[in-house]
Amino acid sequence: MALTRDQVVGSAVGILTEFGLADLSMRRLARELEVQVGALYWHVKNKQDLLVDVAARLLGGITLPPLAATSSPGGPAESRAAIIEVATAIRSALLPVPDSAEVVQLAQSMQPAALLPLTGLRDLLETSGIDPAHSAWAQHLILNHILGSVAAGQEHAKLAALAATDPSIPGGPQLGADAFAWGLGVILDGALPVREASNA
Amino acid sequence: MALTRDQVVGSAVGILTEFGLADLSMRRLARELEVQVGALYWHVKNKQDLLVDVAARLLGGITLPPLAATSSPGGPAESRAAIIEVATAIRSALLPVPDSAEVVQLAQSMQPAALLPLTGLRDLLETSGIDPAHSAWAQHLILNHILGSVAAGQEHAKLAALAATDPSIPGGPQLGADAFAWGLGVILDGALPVREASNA
DNA sequence: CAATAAATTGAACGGCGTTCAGCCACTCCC
DNA sequence: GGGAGTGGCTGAACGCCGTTCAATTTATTG
Repeated sequence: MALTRDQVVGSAVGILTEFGLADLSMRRLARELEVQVGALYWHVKNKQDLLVDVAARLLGGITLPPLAATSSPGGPAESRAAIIEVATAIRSALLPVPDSAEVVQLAQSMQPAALLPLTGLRDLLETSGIDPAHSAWAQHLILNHILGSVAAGQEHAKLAALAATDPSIPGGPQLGADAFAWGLGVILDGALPVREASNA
Repeated sequence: MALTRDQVVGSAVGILTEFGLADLSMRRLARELEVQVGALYWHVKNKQDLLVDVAARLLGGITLPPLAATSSPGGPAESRAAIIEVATAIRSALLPVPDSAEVVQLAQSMQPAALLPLTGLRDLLETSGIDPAHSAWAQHLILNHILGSVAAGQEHAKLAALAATDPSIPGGPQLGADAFAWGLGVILDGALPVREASNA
């Protein structure tokens, strides 16, 4: 049976998940698929092109909140909750895949439109009362926070794995879910319209 | 005359500045210094080790605000201004050097202590009234914003350079200094103690 | 079945980071 | 002066990498 692009992308995601980006080479990928290297280039323009698809698949399982219901379905509080939900879902999707932040960043810089959840995040921001001129800025701010947080968490995990065999290596404090939530809250507090006096 | 580590690092910074990270190979570096590749490994443990020094030199020219004067030299407003100053200085130092954000991120994850201005930023945060438990989180938040902003700006510049010769390529809006300042303000608004009613 | 198109092979090109035995130049001590 | 020791470098190799492409196989269609 002929190889498909989906199989190539799937295998790439598998290698990335199990061994990290350093081990995700075209040759290794070909070996995994029991195929010669050149065959991959029939399905994929080049490695970057492949990585864009990998990033898209990593984020593909994320379901965006409805958002429809005209333009403003609820108060600012609901917008805020929806944004937090999407951002947390993105983080959760990337956290178990080593070097996924790097891959997503590359994809985002090469083909921003290919990463649906990220444009969805921007739409959410735009319907949350933020100054439209700032929604793109806010999207980048949040995305940088997510990717930085994921990368830091994975770096910590890698060092901890090394420290398990080698009883030296300091290994600072974890930057976990609480740090992520705090940062996200800080951003939204500053970026969204003031949401006080909502209690009546 | 014998080669020095400083010369190696300096040449690496030069290649990075002029041609970007993709062209900064050990072989190219050796060519530039009129030396065989192996000679570099006498002065440098490996390439990552070299890049940590490159990052340190990129940030080396940044002068930190005094900060001394006991613990709190002024009101929160002054702390805020000092933080903005340092963050802006870091951004300005990195912006003209292609791929510098990547290099700094690598260095930060490998040897956080080697990047003085970044620890200085954290010190500034700690003396600005922020909850000490959050200062490290805030440092990361700001650093992610700086590096993400720098990377985005350079990506935009690269595309614009390509678009100059090729009259296609859309080339979205610039994410410039105003976006950076806005994001930084958002973070500080949310992270620092409330600073209202300071007008009397 | 023949012709056309899809898919893959096999091999090469030029590059990469890293290692290491051997060699040169220089200093220091007897 | 001569020998030992050493800091610094060369030359060459090892095993990877991404990418290209003519030739070839496999499948599809008329």
